Amino acid sequence: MKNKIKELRKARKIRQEDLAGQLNVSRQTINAIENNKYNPTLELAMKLAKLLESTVEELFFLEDGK
Amino acid sequence: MKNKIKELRKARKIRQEDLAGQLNVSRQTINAIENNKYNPTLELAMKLAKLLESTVEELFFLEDGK
DNA sequence: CTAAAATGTCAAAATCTTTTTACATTTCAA
DNA sequence: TTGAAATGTAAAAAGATTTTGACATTTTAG
Repeated sequence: MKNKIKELRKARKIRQEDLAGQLNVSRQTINAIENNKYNPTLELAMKLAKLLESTVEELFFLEDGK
Repeated sequence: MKNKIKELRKARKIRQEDLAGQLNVSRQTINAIENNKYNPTLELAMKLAKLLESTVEELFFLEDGK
């Protein structure tokens, strides 16, 4: 499971801390997700996609045939 | 957070047990998600969408402005 | 209607995500 | 190059999801 969060976040010049703030989660959560430490919950993923004006399918993708 | 899993699953005449089997999760997990007991992990949500030939955004939706 | 199949539900345990606090490393502007 | 800001990381605790096993209720086929 990988994602393009860092990419889209930087394109918009937002800090991890600000993203976290807008989503009411901790900065560490954003950081961990960006660095593929674990699978976020669906709600957080959807809010992230919405904030970054993207879709879940575009922002996150399963590797190979999973 | 609501979803259309039961709807799409029935349209395909699949049982909860079979959906669970194909996703390697328990039947109770499928049942609980169908009945909005909690937010699934993103990976499970994406696999569900894929299996039901849908997208996460189409299968799941946040209420109001969340 | 009746039996079997499918679904709903519960509770305890296991597993995983998220928070918090704290510090190390990297990046970037001055 | 130096210092400040941003990011990376770690570990313990809290909170949420998932599993397991068991049983109740609903649905469906015969």
